[in-house]
Amino acid sequence: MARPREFDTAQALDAAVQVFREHGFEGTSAAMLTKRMRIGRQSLYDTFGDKWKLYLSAVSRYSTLETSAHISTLNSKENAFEGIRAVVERVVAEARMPCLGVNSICEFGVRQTELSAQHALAAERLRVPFVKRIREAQLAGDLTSELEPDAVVDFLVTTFSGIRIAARGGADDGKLKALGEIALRALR
Amino acid sequence: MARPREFDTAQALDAAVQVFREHGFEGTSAAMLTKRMRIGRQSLYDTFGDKWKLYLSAVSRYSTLETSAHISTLNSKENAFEGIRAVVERVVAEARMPCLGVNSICEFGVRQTELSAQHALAAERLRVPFVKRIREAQLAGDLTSELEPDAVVDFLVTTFSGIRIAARGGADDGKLKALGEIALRALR
DNA sequence: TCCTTAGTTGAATGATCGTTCCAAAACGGG
DNA sequence: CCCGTTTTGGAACGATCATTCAACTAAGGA
Repeated sequence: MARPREFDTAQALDAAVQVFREHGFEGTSAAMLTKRMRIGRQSLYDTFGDKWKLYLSAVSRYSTLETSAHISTLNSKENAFEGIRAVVERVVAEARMPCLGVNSICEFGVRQTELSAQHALAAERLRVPFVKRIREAQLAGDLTSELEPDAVVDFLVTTFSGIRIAARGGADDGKLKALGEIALRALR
Repeated sequence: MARPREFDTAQALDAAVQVFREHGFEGTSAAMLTKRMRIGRQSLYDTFGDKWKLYLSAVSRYSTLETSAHISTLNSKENAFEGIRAVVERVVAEARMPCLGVNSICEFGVRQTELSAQHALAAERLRVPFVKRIREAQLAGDLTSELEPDAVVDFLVTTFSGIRIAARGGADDGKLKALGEIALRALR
């Protein structure tokens, strides 16, 4: 068996994620993709099917990684509230890079079933550990007990979207930090 | 002077706004526009220049109308806090229709100067009356005085974006209402 | 009725798009 | 060195894109 240089599929997919984050699906051409992925045009089609399938793969990869990052940040602190704060701070810190989740929702709404399914999946995966830590923080008295944990998750996720839009619109870091703080304040 | 049926420019522009709200700039074709605007292709180019200029006109018109609607809702109540709540409720009620402001920011970020300029303009036009009413509500004790009015405006606008994204992603009305309430609660 | 003006529409332009076919190139194991 | 596998890139296809030209229709005022 002969094996010339095989390219790293995951690495190529990561590059595709970057392009889609920046330019969306419609704004991205096959040429832009092959250039950034550093693979030939034919390899792209052989490996990922077509542009739409590649987009779905990119969204899937992105939301898997992003969700995992959220969860591990959430659990990175002993104290539950501090874990939640750390997630907020992470979102603020990374807000300058466009979010593929927000972008894909903006671009397609609920028109593409496969896309919506992925969003729902990621949301659910996020919800479970978040609810857990929110309850914890409520018991510790760091979060108000007036709010349902589920509602708190929804509010946090919504705030994340808002912060990301603000960042994409050019808001400076100070403003983004302030937004995160007010959001946390809302839950006390 | 002879005058055959002239079409209503503002009405046509409103139709264009609708299409762009739903499909974005890249996702909208000239054919989609002429169909919904109910005008001939050539009339489109004669009247609005080209697709990009039409898009800018649409964004401009949308943000002017939307800003005005926000302001008049804000001032529709005697009580300042009730005015602010009314704005939140209006955003929630209309969130099912995509927001052209959010969409254009998502699609272009800060790459298009003319677009960013329009966003900045609308934001400033909104800020002034909002700050006024926020101060009023703070003096009345309905809003916390711990927060800078400017920060409160930023937070509200950010929350609006978040709610609109949530709605575009398929969140039901109950969830959207809850999000609005938590946001208001944050400011007490 | 005829002219002027406004709007429409078919045809064409040139660009770019996604995608496929295919031949050549690159490369590692025998 | 050659074989087999993987990747590449030119060429081409058909579709669609934004946009323009020019001939057409429609309608109100003279």
